[in-house]
Amino acid sequence: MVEVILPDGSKREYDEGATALDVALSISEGLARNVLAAEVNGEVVDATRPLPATANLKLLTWNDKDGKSTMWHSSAHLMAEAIEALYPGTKLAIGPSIDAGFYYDIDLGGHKITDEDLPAIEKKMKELAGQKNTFDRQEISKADAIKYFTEKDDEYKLELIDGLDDGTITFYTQGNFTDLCRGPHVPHTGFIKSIKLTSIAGAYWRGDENRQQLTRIYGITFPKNKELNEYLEMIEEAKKRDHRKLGKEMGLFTFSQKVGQGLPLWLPKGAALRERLENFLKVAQRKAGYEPVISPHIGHKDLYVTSGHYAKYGEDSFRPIMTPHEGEEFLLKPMNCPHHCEIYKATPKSYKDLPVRYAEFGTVYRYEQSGELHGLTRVRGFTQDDAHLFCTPEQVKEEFKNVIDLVLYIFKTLKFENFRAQISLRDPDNPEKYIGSDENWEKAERSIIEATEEKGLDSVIEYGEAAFYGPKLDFMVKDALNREWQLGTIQVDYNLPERFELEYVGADNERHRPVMIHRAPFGSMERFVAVLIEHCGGKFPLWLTTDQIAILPVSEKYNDYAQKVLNYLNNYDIRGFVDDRNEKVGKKIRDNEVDKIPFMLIVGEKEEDNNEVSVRKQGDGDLGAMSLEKFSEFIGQEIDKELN
RNA sequence: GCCUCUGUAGCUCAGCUGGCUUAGAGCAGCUGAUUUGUAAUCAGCAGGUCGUGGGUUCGAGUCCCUCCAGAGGCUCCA
Repeated sequence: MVEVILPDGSKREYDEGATALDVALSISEGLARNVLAAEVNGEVVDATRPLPATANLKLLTWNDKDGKSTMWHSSAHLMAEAIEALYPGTKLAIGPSIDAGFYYDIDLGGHKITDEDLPAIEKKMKELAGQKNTFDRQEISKADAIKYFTEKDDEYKLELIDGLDDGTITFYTQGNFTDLCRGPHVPHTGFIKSIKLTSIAGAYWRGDENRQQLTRIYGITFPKNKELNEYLEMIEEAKKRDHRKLGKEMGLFTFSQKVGQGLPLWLPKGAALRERLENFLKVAQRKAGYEPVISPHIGHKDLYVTSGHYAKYGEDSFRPIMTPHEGEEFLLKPMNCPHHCEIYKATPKSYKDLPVRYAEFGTVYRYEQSGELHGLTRVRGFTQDDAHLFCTPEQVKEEFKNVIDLVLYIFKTLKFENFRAQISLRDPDNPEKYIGSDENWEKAERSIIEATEEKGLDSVIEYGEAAFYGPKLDFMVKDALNREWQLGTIQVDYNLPERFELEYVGADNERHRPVMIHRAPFGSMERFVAVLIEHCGGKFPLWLTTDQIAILPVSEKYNDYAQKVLNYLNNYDIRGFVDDRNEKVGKKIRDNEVDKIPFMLIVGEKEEDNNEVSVRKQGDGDLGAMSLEKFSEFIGQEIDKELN
């Protein structure tokens, strides 16, 4: 007998050899049709596997994350089967499910494949799906597995098998296609109803750019066509929020081939927006005890030799700038911290001075591979909202916590609710990748973990993601297309104080080494603005947006009154302009609506006579007439709401 | 950097398999008319050596190659 315990705690008994699918069938036929996989005692397995004597069972459907990934993994196999049928001799590497869909990395030999070939593969997949072939699991010995793929002459699978232990290897077969696979899979290919192959890309075998480049085909599948259509619509919607598109439309920034790729040019409206963001942070930093400093855009090569960056990144940086006669080498600054270390050293420090907090919106230049550049999120010249805190080892945790507060304050004000905090620690298996003593690393890692815990911040720990000089805490936010970007970052550094021989005199009258904390709540202004644009779809908060109001005289007879209204509101720090174009009101409304102006104030005879404005709010339409006093009070309240 | 794709006026796009025109349209711009009441008033004008450089051809925006830039990935990210 098999005892099955369902998630609601109810118990059921089945005959020996019963499967999850049998359980589903005993509940309802409809459920059985939707079961993609099963979670048995915490492990995701095929719904067609016999259950153990006691099974805590959860039936997985499309509504479960693991159900979806099982479906997509099976889809990858289905695609592989189609490709093998269409392109005999294709070698297969790996084909996993991903966040949204799946891919398979393949080696087509000399054959080339393009977007135009995808419909044919889709068609073949649909044909094979229609055959409702079951996915059959087979345990196989390592020797037999090697034999099978040696005959197929597939060196990729052989390399994968090489890393597996005998006795743990399984094959899955559907139709005429067999693949090395851990599973699980959906019961049969007929579960895959709606198929879309989305793109082709190059991908290196095992992610190593020195190895074979494979062809990666991405796709996504759904149990119903309706869901595929919804997905495609969602992608279309997301594209409308893309900061590259909105940035161009709204006149925020641009790129020029002449200036150079990856070097953004901020247009007046974008610059105004950015300046407001910077001022917002400057105010918060002043309150938090930061002192502004300023450093130049280049620095002597020796500065970076001392910091260690030259040894690590020198080859992958912009080439040095030479003085014409002396041949001295200067580098475009790739980071601000070495300069700030020298600022620290400018005067002797006592423990009573610490912590010192140097802040600078510092523009840095990094050579990024051309294929990596992306709108404002990945550029070659960008401005960090940088600051470096120098403190005693005892102060690290407290300072770290204060920085977390600052980051959270910014995220809250800008309504970034869906962020992820990631603690990046050393890779314990590759200690040689890092500089600095074990003891310091341990101290730093402990401080970060404790500070994060004490702030009650929900975070994940990633090993091997630390910077080479210290562990860090990053705040990650997703863009419109669900790609994740790092915004805020806080990093502990025991290394630079050592290299720059930074000191302070302690209460014991001895010299001590301070600890340094690098931090940037926005990360970079460029990336932050990009993510902000996508986050709010170009409709910036009132306090931040460049033009809060547009005043629309109904005819040029009222231009003077409109100007009066603008002057009045300017006195209350309300920003905007008079739309005195020779156009009808309807046209002006439409244009300003398209430009995402939060408030339009329509003025004509009635308004002028009563010293009023007719208010139209973006998205909400006509709010009726208000006196000037009332409107300025109203908009002031709206702004206060946003900032508190 | 690598793989695949893309590149026509400021913007969005037409231009079929190379040949009738001096490469078209809408929006934006300029000029004029209109003096306008809650999402597009009308008319006219101007604007492009079709990303760049080569090649094939009697003839190329259209075919081929180089380079540049952009997109989606891979790798990387102090």
